[in-house]
Amino acid sequence: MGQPKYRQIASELRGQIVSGTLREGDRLPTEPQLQDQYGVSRNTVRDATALLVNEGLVHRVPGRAGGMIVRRKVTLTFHAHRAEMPAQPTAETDAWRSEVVAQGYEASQEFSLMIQSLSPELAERLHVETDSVAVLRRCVRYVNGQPSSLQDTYYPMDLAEEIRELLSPKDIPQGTTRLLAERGHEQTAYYDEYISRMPTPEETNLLGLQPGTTILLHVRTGYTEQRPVRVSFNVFAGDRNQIVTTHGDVRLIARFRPEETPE
Amino acid sequence: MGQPKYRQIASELRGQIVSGTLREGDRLPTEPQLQDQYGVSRNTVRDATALLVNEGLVHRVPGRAGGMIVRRKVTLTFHAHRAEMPAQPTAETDAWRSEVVAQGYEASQEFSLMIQSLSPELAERLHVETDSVAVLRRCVRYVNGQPSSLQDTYYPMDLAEEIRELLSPKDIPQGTTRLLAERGHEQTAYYDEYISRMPTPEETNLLGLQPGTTILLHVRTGYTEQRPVRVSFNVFAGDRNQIVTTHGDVRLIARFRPEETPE
DNA sequence: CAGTGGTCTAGACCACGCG
DNA sequence: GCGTGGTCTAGACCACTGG
Repeated sequence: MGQPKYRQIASELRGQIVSGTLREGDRLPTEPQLQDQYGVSRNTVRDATALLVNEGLVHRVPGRAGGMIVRRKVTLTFHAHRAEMPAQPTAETDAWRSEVVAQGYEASQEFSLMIQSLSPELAERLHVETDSVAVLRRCVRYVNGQPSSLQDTYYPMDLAEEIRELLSPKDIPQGTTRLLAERGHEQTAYYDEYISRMPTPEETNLLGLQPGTTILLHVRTGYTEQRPVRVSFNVFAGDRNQIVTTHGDVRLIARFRPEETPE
Repeated sequence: MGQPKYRQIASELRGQIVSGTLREGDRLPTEPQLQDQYGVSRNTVRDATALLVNEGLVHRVPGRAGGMIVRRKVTLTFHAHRAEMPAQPTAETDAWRSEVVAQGYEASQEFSLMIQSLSPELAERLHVETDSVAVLRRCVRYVNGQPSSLQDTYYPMDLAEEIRELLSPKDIPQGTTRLLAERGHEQTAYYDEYISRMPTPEETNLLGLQPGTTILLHVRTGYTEQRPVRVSFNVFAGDRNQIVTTHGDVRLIARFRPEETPE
């Protein structure tokens, strides 16, 4: 017996999913059915299906009409190069909303504002002293009423005192990037990091994540000619988002990817 | 009891890890110790620790000297903007190697070559007919002897017949991007996608992934003035890699991030 | 009510690898 | 050898929810 039973069972079910025998939204056999089918105990069945759950292939739904369901993958594309590029005056949040709408979904978002003292790591990113204070603007973004991603942006306190709008717990119509530019803090360089990891319990709650869902984290540090002025943490639920950027001649790409109209 | 036992136990242990009471490389209590400590059965202990394993916080080591160990996070930074940008003549693989060495690790890679008929999805990306054939060049990249990431690049067959070096199962010294440019196929636009997901079983084997490890996928489609000429799938083990890009004035960033010396 | 998955117990035997 | 985690069994009771 090279493979343990629960892995063999998982492999068979996984095969049925990736080959298309079981499609998105389909129900797997119930746990008692799998026990009979493979002649194993319930715990072994659960070990097998736990693998699929953690791989993000399946989710479990309790209740009479529940079962184990093949997960749907609806992917929302987020264009990091469209939102808030120096040359583009589009408001960041409107950019997100219009992207979602263009892809045929309904968009909404919730703002909140916190004042926090900075961790050493964040202080270094913003090039300010450790334990100094910053404004945290959080935006939770919903697609079709479901939380899909969130954005946490930190601004140094002295900047927020100069630009008081940053202290308002509301959406800033023209977008913060544009607002800063209008007040003489134009961001002329970005440092972008892309990270993949499992969610923290807080993220699991905020984004309503199923087990087996990853996080796609995009950290953008924005610099003016003088200094870093903000750090944004874009936290995407990995099962429903991807990030796209382009380099070079966009019209070339649009010729072969019609959906990428640069407008 | 709002929370089930196994979640409470997991929360306590997680708290000790994130707060620093348990540090990277430390051993958790053994399973029998946790049974005594919390007065629960072994399966409950295993349910609790399975959460931590799936969150990527801990890995299990069998054997007498084993145990449950807090995972180390050594992050290798991969600069997607340095390797193979149109303006930069650096060879792509050398770029990767020098990045790894600059971060104090040992680098090696293994090439292999396959001829494959394209899936509909890939054919669309390369703008060729479905079921047409392509060259797949795979490069598995090792850091300190451990597999860390892999790159699968697909070239349309007609291009490979024009540029025969693409059919050699070896590293191309100057880098394929530069080679193509020298033969009149300079890539002038890139379409970059960033995706986070759980690994496939194949990726788990190829990269030697622990449970709870995510995949950071970077898909780059390269275009010449005429057409798309290649698609690269950069598959990174999420626990040991991040991708960095910059926009705008790089010297600004270097002023505040000394480690980001432009080349 | 009936059937789904969620949690939990108390056992058992095995594979591995350091001492 | 012996203590680690890996796998597996056979039960039990619970929470939820559609019919």
